[in-house]
Parts: sequence; structure tokens; C-alpha cells
Amino acid sequence: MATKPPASPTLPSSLIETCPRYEHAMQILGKRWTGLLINALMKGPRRFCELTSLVEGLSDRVLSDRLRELEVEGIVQRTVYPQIPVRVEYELTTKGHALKPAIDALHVWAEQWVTITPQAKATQAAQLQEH
Amino acid sequence: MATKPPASPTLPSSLIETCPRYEHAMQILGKRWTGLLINALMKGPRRFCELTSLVEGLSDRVLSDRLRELEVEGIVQRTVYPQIPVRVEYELTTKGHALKPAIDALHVWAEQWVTITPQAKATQAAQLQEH
DNA sequence: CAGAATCCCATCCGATACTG
DNA sequence: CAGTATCGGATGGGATTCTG
Repeated sequence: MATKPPASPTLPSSLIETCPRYEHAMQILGKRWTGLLINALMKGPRRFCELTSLVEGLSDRVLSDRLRELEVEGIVQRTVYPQIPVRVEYELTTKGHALKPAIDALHVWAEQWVTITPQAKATQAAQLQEH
Repeated sequence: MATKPPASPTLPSSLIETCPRYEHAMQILGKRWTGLLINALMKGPRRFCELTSLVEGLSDRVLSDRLRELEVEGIVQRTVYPQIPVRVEYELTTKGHALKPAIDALHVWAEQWVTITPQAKATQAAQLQEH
């Protein structure tokens, strides 16, 4: 009962190139709001509440989560200005800015190829309604 | 949610540029295995079971889900060759291949910037153990 | 081989309330 | 303003089993 094709002659066994780094990157960037968040930070430092209004639908709690994740990854830098009330700014690190080409490429692709279908529009509209 | 600042005077109201297309793109590509899956398809058509072995850890069910999603999005084309047993191949469409620059850019970034930390290695190892 | 169906627990995340 | 704490419903996805 020939379990699986014999590893396919053409495939070198080393081919399991899951590429851990790329995988890790997708793990991070793939999470729900992260792409939009980084996009919002591309133009410069932003404060917490600016981010909540820039990225519509993103809640405090999740924003907080995402920012911490990105901080841990060294993609975002958090700076506290000890005024009263405190002012906190988030900005991309060098590593974060280095993502620009990738984000841009994704943008170009989206512009060219992604069509918002009527259903998708309806879905979106419905989601907006829910507020 | 702590009443937002007065929309911040410096921000034009049109600034809510969530960019629906980009958002939609991230929605799709961001899902758990999708990035790796597309990556695996970049080199040419693949059969179902080839994909399960190429992308390690990806289960039948999820692969099935992802392929259908990508098919609906017009990123992947499914072809059935009515032999016995049937042979099914998946390949990227033009739209799918158009993602190459973005994926490549992401790859470059990952190579340059992503370092697998000891913790991450430990985590990965642990995850592999669990099988 | 190429999946569909079912089960079911872990994680995610939205809403709400509270703090410095 | 800039968050944290907590809860509960929704979703994700792994394991297993079954089918053509």
C-alpha cells in the first residue's frame, strides 16, 4: 500500500527547509493586528492612544499585548517621558524599520491583486455595525 | 476605553487609512501555516501529501483548510487528474506567484534580523518533543 | 492517496472594570 | 493618559477515525 510516494526522487532529504527564521518571522508578523500596527508605526513614533485610534477596532488589551511582543522581539522601542501625566511613545527600532521593504512589497501586491468582493464588503460593514 | 484625545489636531481625519486591501492580505497571509505553505508552493506544483511532509507539523485538516482558503482567494489552483487513485496537484496562480517579491523580502529580513534565541530553541525543541 | 468528519482542549481576544 | 486585571465566548487547530 505504498505509504507516501518514495519521498519523491527529486527531493533532497534536506529539503525540509522549514527555514526557522522565516517561520519565526511569520509567527510574529502573522498575528492578528501586528501587520497593521507596524504599518501605523512606519511613519514615526506614536503614543498609545494614537495607535488605538489609528488602527480601528484594536482594543487596549490587544494593543498592549502586541506592543509587548514586538518590544520583546526588538522590533519596537518603548520610551517613557516622565511628565505628568506620563507620556509614552512607541517607535520602530532599526530592526523594525528594516521591515519596510517587505511591508511595501506586500502593499504593492495587495493594491494589484486584492479585490474586495461584495461579500467581503458586506462582512466588513457588518463588523463595523457591531460596535 | 478611556475617551481618546480629541482626534489629535495634527492628524487629518482621513488618516484612518487602514487600507482594506493590505488588511485583507494580512488577514490571509497571517494565518498560522499559510506563509510556509505558499513558500513550499513557490517552486512548483505539489501534491497533498508532499505538502504535509514539506511543511513539518502541518496536519491534514489544517492543510486542507488552508488550501481551500487560498483557492477561494485565487492564490492557489487545484487540479484533479482522474486516475486511479486520483492525483491532485496544487499550484500557485499568477496572483499567487506575484507574492514572490513580498515573500523574498520577508526572507531577507528574517535572515538578517531574526535570531533564534536559546529560549526559542528550547521552546521549539519542547514542541517537537510533544509529538 | 486525498481528503471529510468529529471531538475537544488551548489560546485568543473583546468587553468591562479598575489603577497610577 | 497609559495601561492592568479578569472573565467568558469564540476560534484555532491537533488527534483520531472513516471514506472513495
